[in-house]
Amino acid sequence: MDKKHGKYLTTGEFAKLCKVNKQTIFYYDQIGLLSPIWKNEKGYRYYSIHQIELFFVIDLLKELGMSLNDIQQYTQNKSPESFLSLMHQKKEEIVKKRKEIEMKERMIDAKIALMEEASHLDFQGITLKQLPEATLYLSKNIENVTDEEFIEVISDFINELNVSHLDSGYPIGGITKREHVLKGEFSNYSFLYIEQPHPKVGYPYFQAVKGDFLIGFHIGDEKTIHKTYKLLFSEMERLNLALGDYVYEEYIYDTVVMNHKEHYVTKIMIQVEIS
Amino acid sequence: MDKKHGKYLTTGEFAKLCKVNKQTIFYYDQIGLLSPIWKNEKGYRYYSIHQIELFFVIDLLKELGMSLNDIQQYTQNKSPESFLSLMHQKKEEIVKKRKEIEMKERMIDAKIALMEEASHLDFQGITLKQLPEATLYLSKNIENVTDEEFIEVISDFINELNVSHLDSGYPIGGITKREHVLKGEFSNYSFLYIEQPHPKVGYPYFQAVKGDFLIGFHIGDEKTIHKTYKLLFSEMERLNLALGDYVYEEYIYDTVVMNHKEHYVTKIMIQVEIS
DNA sequence: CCTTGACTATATAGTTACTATATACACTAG
DNA sequence: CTAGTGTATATAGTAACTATATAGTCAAGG
Repeated sequence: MDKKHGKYLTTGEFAKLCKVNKQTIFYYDQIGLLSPIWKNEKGYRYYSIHQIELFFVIDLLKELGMSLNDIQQYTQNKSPESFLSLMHQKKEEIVKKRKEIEMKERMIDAKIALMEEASHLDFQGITLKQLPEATLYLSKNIENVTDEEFIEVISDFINELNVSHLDSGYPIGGITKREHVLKGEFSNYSFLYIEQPHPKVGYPYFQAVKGDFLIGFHIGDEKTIHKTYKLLFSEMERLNLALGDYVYEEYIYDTVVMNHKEHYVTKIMIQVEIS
Repeated sequence: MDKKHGKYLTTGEFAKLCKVNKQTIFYYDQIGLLSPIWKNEKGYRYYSIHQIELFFVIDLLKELGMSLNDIQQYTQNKSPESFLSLMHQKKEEIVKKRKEIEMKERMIDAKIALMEEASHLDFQGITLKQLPEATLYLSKNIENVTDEEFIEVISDFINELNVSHLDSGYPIGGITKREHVLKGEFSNYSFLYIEQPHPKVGYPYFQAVKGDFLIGFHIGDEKTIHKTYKLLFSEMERLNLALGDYVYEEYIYDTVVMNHKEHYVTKIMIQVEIS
């Protein structure tokens, strides 16, 4: 810039331009990460407007989890070549980061949808509904697995949701087979599942659900869920319904929105056959 | 989950599932942010798999800059209603964050493109080129402004780039008018500009550039740029070219990729008329 | 039954990247 | 010439981990 203009910026001006605390700029000078282009005899710092480019790069690298120390390691020995390879590497990282943010945005959307839906529900009522087709992402079978295997399956499931960006933000539910329900083993899940409102092709373990369901809600600790099942069974009898192949359970209100277990709400969807 | 299964997760297992250090889980319990569902008589912590949902929400809020203290404030008094309004608020924030990430991704792309282009350039050569139409986003005029006004214009310019997501990652250049160049006032910019490879409609200060340019490179401190201008002028004379309306200057290699001013490279594009 | 190794726990200290505070000097406008 | 705003350094504090030291727990193998 021309000399007649304020070619240089003071610490305060530079900080404002960078949208950070003035102390941060002092700190960066102190650790030698970003020092002013010159200091006058009084010790006043003066930055060139071009230095904001360097600040932007530092800010970018910081965003991608690089420590100030590592950033300095780079800036100590910079060159067009090393900068190019750094940018190539960071391109991959920022794509990953963007996908994570996108997933979290979807999670927020799903939570909003779920909460708004839930606010219109009558947890006391029992309803018979024909559910439309829905795609579920299923875990491996967890019927006859040891404790360690069980944990591994869950870990794998959640990991898979993460790396394949399948986590839709919808709650993780459990599927119980007819045979277990008949034995009174409620919530003895054979699979875990997560709903996929926008299914992706090419992933295994998907299953479309469709059919008639008797839907009720259990309020409180899962330990007392048999009481709600009893109610649902008597309703099934009254309506002349036969138990179908699977029962689906989903948390509506859980530890995320309620302080006490007594207020948790579980949605129970019993697949039925109308006779 | 069924009792026969490892219904509860130990701290290590839970930490692994959350992909964080075990110490972090201890810490969250310590500050009362996320405590295990029960502790045995030996003090061993046991987490329910449902608690991972809460961890995910904490992680989300943390990502959006909420302090653990503020998060705790919420979790202390959670309800479906407060959660819903929190999610509505955070939706706005994550959209903003996503746009920031997208902008930074574009910045990386631009830096990669620039560095790769630069690596094929001959900084010694002077070339006459017809440049295609390009859209530039211009700052306000900075010809006759005071120091404070100058800084304000730059701040406004950079701010505008940020809030309107116009920062393409391309370097900020300067435009000098013919009349100033003739007076030997090189780099006495009238405007700052940034190239917009994917121009958005509806923003002011855009100007399309097109025409014949004599392009040369200055290596070193801008203080000695007059020497390069001299060379360029003699080349203009040799080629029978008349000075056009504007001269554009852009940094190719600057403080971001070079340690010393002597290695900075400035691209000088002189608009010319072929006679 | 004992030992080994992998886990669990607490307590405490250290780290990173700020952020705030206290004190003093500098510059500018009225 | 003084008030107000800016600059500087030095130092202490903070948030959110992170590492280390020490000790108790537990299950499997010899």
